[in-house]
Amino acid sequence: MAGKRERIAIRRIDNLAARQVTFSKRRRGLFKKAEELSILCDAEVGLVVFSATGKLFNFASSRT
Amino acid sequence: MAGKRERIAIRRIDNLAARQVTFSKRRRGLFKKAEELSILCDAEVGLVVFSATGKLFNFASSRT
DNA sequence: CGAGCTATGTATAAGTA
DNA sequence: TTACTTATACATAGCTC
Repeated sequence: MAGKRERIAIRRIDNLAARQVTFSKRRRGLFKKAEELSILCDAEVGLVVFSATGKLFNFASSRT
Repeated sequence: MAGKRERIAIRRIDNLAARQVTFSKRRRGLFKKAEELSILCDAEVGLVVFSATGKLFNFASSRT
């Protein structure tokens, strides 16, 4: 019923809806990886993302 | 000879050598994902990482 | 430290609802 | 859209050089 994943080319996704869905999914994945890297490797990580519509998302590791 | 991968917990890797190797591998993966997100979704992304030893790595999307 | 290798874990492209 | 499902692409832990 689902799951026919194909490889995709790394270039701007034309379809707006698809692009937004992909943005949400990959953004979460990216932030998760960023946090994992900081924890696993005791590194400091700062990440800032602006969506195409200007919405801000950010992460910063902190050892206070 | 190789490939007996186990799942790992997300907490600081104690062994220094292992931590550094993981840092190198995951850092590359993270930067790759960051670039892909910026391209695929037309987003602006800024990423800065300091290794535990203070080495800097950074990426910034640019539509200039 | 970096460069393969490979088994596995994980992320995610498409579909469905 | 927003969530959930699932097949599959991709990332990567553990080794070996």
